[in-house]
Amino acid sequence: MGLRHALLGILSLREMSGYDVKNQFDRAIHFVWNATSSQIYRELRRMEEDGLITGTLLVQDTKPNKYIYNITEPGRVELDQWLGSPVSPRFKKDEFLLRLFFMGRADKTVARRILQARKEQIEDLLRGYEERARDFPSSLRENRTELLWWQGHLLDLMWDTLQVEYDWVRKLLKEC
Amino acid sequence: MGLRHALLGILSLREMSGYDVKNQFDRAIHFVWNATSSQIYRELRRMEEDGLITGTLLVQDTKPNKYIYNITEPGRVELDQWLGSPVSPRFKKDEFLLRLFFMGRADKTVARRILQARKEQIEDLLRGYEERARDFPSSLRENRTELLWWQGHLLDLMWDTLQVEYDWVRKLLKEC
DNA sequence: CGAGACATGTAACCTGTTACATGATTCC
DNA sequence: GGAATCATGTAACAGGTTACATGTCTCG
Repeated sequence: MGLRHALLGILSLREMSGYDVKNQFDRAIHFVWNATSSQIYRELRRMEEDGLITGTLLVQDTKPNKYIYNITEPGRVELDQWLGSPVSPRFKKDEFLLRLFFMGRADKTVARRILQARKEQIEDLLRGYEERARDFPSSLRENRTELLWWQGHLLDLMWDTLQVEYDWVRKLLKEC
Repeated sequence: MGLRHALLGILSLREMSGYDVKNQFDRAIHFVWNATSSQIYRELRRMEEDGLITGTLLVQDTKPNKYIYNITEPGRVELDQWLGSPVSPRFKKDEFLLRLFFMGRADKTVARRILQARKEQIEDLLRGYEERARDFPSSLRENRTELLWWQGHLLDLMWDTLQVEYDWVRKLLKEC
């Protein structure tokens, strides 16, 4: 249950509407998890049913009303339990690598086009990380320093991993 | 449509039953894609309906009968078209990193336990890659050399990526 | 005789994607 | 007036997981 726990994690920082949650995903968490609005609204309703969160309608006259969710005590318990539970090692699914697995069928111009596209994609992603690293401490101000510590290291790992793939793609582009 | 194209790729190597396909996934492709048996059988039936593959019953007296699938010409066309099509950049979902994102909530013993477990998991995975690299050329003998070339480089990338994560985990274990 | 590989599936459910619908307010 | 942002959703479908069911043959 990845999404549910991601939502608990976000709502443990502060109360939020479904819309706010979606923004948090897009801005801060997107490089480890994300979800569409419809999925988020659906899951929040289920979590309220299950008593992990409570919702209250906030009437606003200047903006549209929102439905604000708060994490409950059972929600916090569930979150902390999940944090300490073993990570089940699911296999990977990577569309790009799957293509390369069978790329021997295609001719070189096709292969080069795919690699080139991936190279540019990685450049975009690296730029995104740079940006994120720049305004990093200000972005989720509610975070306690321990959260920031972990998130900073996480960003380092993502960066290094992408760099490895970037070098690899460039090497292949030269070789083929 | 990741699974469908993975299946086409596998069946382009040689004809196979659903059971054989599952074994190919588990043995050779699992580090870029995988699926459960029920998913595979379901998708193969749909692909036959769509004319991408044809199935014939092979009656065996020594073993249970099997239903053998062959890729069709439209199937090959679909496969080659997919190989050259742009890869849509889906966001990542990584349960381990998601846990770390909120790990600041937990105390150090919990964090260390999670990191330690991941370290051991990576050691397992690295051993798996070593094994795979060892019997690599013999494992999918039907492969043409171009396929082997790509798959070898793929393995290199997976290896390097895991190594980066491994070093990172060990560094964190020292620091926290 | 029992364990394990061979071989194929069904049912129920959960997760994720896409397209669409609605309506307010704010800023140019 | 029109686009962008705020805010919430529904419907339909595709993809993925888990548990279970069924029956064979082979090997020790």
